[in-house]
Amino acid sequence: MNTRLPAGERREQILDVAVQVFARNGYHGTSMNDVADAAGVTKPVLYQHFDSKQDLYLALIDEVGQRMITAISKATAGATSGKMMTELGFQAYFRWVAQDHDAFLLLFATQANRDAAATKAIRTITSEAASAIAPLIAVEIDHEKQRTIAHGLVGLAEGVSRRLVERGEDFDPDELGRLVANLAWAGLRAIGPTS
Amino acid sequence: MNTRLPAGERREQILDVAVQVFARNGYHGTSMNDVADAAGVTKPVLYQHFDSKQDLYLALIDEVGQRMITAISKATAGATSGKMMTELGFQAYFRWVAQDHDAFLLLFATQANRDAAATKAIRTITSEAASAIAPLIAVEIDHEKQRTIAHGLVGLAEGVSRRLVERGEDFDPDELGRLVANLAWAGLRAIGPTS
DNA sequence: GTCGCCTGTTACCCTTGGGTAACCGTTATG
DNA sequence: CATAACGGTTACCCAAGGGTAACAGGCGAC
Repeated sequence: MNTRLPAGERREQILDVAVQVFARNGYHGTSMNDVADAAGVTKPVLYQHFDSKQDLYLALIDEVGQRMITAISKATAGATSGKMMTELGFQAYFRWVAQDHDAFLLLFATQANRDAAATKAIRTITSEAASAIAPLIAVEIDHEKQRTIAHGLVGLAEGVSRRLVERGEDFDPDELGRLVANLAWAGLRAIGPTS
Repeated sequence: MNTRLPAGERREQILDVAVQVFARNGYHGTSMNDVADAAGVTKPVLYQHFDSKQDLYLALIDEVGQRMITAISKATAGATSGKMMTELGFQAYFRWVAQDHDAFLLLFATQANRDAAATKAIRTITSEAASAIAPLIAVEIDHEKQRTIAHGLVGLAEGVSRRLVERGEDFDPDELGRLVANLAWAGLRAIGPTS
């Protein structure tokens, strides 16, 4: 039997546990009872901390997304060149994936979204990531196209990670980051003003 | 009121209509009644053609996925170089996206999957696409890494498309294909045997 | 000590929605 | 015309699951 917890800690614990459960079974595959069981409490306790299932889920996405963005921002803060920034950024991203498979799955594989609000929340995050990438792209290219390409690079990292996470493989995020950054950087240099 | 249709045609019509409905609202956001309404019939008619909701959904994924793979295969069949193949492939892909937003959304955005079977079905498709790409990658790189990169390129195309489709923009798939192919090709040439 | 707050629980409600049984009208065939 | 085959409908069953009302018990404040 679980000891009682003060509200704040209980809330944190629920969030921790919920990431795992949602990541493994998706939004619709996870019932509030599942989350409650995993947390070692009963359903009404969840509703003391979150208004609804969706509210809980959005809180998760937000927290996890912020962790990712923060990790990448910090890593790239000291970069002194575009290429360096690219490399540090990808490395930080893959490090985040390697450390927290569940978080990655929650954001990018558990596409049990399609709940309008959740979809929007995730789009906001990828969009933020794309915004960071866009400035690295040759300035001669028109702005819209820059952003499109930037979203493509987000997808690139996502595709790579999805495969690795699904296979449950261990991988070296720094090496992988260098590899992907090389690809991306060379690619970006190659696309000029005219298609 | 809808006229009666012979079984074969009704089945086709249901599939056509279901792609749209599922693409717009996701798996869990779509009830069998929704599909039936959209098709102008009642629920039991659906069950004359498909065993279950999941069965219908998997049939959709399969059909749509095959259309995509076929389009790309045909387009790249006549390529005489890796670079040409890359370009033709991406162009065919983006043409497919441009022509059939719903199909794209069904496969890649309606992540209302996480139903184990559906997830697997989609993974099969992306995997097939990756298999086609892998051989283009420098042979000196180890095989597993090749496949990982290939999945990354699938994600690249996916990320680009998702943004465009979500924004509801018209775009020129051939021009976009050239742009992305340039990026990818240059990137692939840049990654050598050593990270 | 006792009062009230705070963390929990039990037991329930009620909608949504997948799936089905039973029935009906139309059309083709002899 | 009888009748069988077929496409379709109405009306229902039932489980899953989000959400809640009402109650229980410990711990700090006074």
